[in-house]
Amino acid sequence: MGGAISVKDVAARAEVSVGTVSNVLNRPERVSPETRERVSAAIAELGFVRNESARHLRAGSSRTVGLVVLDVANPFFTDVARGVEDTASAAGLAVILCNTDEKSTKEDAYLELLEEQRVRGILITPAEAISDRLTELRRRGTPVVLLDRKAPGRDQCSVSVDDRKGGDLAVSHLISAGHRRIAFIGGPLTMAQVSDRLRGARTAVKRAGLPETALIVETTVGLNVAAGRVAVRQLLTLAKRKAPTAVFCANDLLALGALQELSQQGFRVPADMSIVGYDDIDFASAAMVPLSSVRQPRHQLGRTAAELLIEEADKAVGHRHRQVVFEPELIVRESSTRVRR
Amino acid sequence: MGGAISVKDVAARAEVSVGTVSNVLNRPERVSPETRERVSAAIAELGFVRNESARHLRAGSSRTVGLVVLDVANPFFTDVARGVEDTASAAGLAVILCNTDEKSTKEDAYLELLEEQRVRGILITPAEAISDRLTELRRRGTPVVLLDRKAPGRDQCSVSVDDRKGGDLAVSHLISAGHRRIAFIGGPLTMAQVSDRLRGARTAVKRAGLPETALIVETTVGLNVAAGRVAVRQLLTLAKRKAPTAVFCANDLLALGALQELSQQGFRVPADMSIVGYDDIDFASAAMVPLSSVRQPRHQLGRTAAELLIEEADKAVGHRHRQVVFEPELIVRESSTRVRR
DNA sequence: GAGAAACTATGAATCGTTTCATTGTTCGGT
DNA sequence: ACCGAACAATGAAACGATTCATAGTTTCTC
Repeated sequence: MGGAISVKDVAARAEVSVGTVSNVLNRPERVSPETRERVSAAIAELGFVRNESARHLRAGSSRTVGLVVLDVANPFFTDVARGVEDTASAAGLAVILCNTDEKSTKEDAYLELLEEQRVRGILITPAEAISDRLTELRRRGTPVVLLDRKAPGRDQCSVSVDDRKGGDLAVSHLISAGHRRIAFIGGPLTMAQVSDRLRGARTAVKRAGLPETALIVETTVGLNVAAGRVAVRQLLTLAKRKAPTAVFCANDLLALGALQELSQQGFRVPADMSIVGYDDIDFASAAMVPLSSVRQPRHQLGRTAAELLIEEADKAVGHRHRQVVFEPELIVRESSTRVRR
Repeated sequence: MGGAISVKDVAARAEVSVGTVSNVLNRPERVSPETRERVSAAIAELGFVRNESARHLRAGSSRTVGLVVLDVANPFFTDVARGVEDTASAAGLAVILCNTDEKSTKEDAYLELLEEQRVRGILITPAEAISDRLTELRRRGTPVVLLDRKAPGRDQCSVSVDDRKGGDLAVSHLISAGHRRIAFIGGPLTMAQVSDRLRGARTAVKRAGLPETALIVETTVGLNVAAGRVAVRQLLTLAKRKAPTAVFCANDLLALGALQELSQQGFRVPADMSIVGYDDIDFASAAMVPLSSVRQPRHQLGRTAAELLIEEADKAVGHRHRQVVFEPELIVRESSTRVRR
């Protein structure tokens, strides 16, 4: 990068001042057509490319936003990310996508990096609780919108889906299909999404007048396919009369893992075990047994979150924080259809 | 962002010069323990966070790399991205993930953005041909490593998988299972991955002594699930005696789409139609009918590419460009097992 | 106890761009 | 022919961190 071209070089070549070059770049109408032409030619000939760091340093605000998610390999998040990207790029903003693997240490490192970059704002699905770093960062002035997680108070924007309702929908459906022992697979419970879905499941059990023990909670250490397989292996160690006849998984990756493990061990779905997942990712309908799942408006989640962030970043004063909550929808497929047993 | 804290504020608070603050940050051993302590305290009290743009402007090189892929929603690329991220973050670099949707215009816009950011380097899976912008950008000094695409010459790093071999493996397998009319689904053919896989397929057909017409080429406009469904609908319009008995898809998303469409129209896989996909994404084995697929070392592809990029960026002189080519591996599952017909 | 060596801290210059007060020009109106 | 307005272009200051030559102290050695 020894000979990077700067405005100074362009100015020299076009025989104008650097201020004029900047004007051509930013307010071309203030420059006479003749000069503008000459400067443009110099830019093209030299292959000049603006240095965003310098612009940013002067301007004080950058053209990027940070998107911090739990797992980019989860299609739920890539769909959300596309929504974010659509909105952001329409506003001329770039997105830095960060992956925490549900680990606070990685989250922390990325938040530091994003703050050093002075990003315009951050969209984040926090791993576990909301960290001190996030609180501090917000206090210092970086706009933050919570994604797929409801803000605890009214002083912050968030975009989420009603997870309790979703859990309720899923388990009510299983109960009305005749199931009386239902497993909940998901974890860690420190994640609001997981605990809310579980809470919704409990509500459904209670409403149906079933004992609390009707819900068997199998906590996992992750929200991926591998964790789903492990969880099912655990459940299969239960005595027959205690074993569940259906499982509700906190997301579709877990559900796909559960499905794989069950098939491999010779169990039929839904005959021997019904499954309901969560997110309704595209692969859910294409699974070995098409998965019932609780659908979330993924793309819109991302779009709305980005819109809120941009609004907050643009008018620091006079911005009213909002907590948007979308409604989930149960999609019933073969994995949970009633079977004569 | 009115009251952002700068080194100046820290210096004032700790009653030292700005140079000393900088030394505490970058070469703490040169500062006496006492002063260091005082400065650190001031940093903590004021909540000072370095401004990366300013550092970068002075230093001349940034701490980010760009990763430009065709589709973040494709698990192949998210797995590659994780590989890239692992290596990059170990080297203290952040990754900006950009999504082109296979469109040159989006690719162009992102390349401009990345160059303005003065990224340390770029990893890219080009949409279609290698654009002028990419060539120029490289000429101006930004290191570029081609990802999942072999460099045309020896003057550039690339990491790819032998796609011709992969296509050959897939179709040879189908031929030896008795198929005599095989469809190839994929597109656009301007993409090297697609055309190479097709070329490999042709090689297999020729080697088996079959006529060229044994391969029915169905070009798609994308490499996603929807395109796979459309392609199958096209194929099903063929007269029975011309219709294929197997399809080889240029990636697994197409294959999943094909599988969905076939099932929906009442065809059985593999009895009525065999399928082989490409990439062996995790969902391939969990599909309605477990998919045969050509596996690529996705994670390693990303890791290796990032390593090459870092090497090239670190020693601009004395760097030897390398073209790494991995071997694909055929994984046979139910979707292409031989069936008595 | 003098001088050298080692250690600390300083502050001005620098990176590339934007901004804005200022200067220089042209032109229309009276 | 003069004035003021409108228009063009200028160049220095500013953004925040880093660097480096230099100045100021302390410590060590003979």
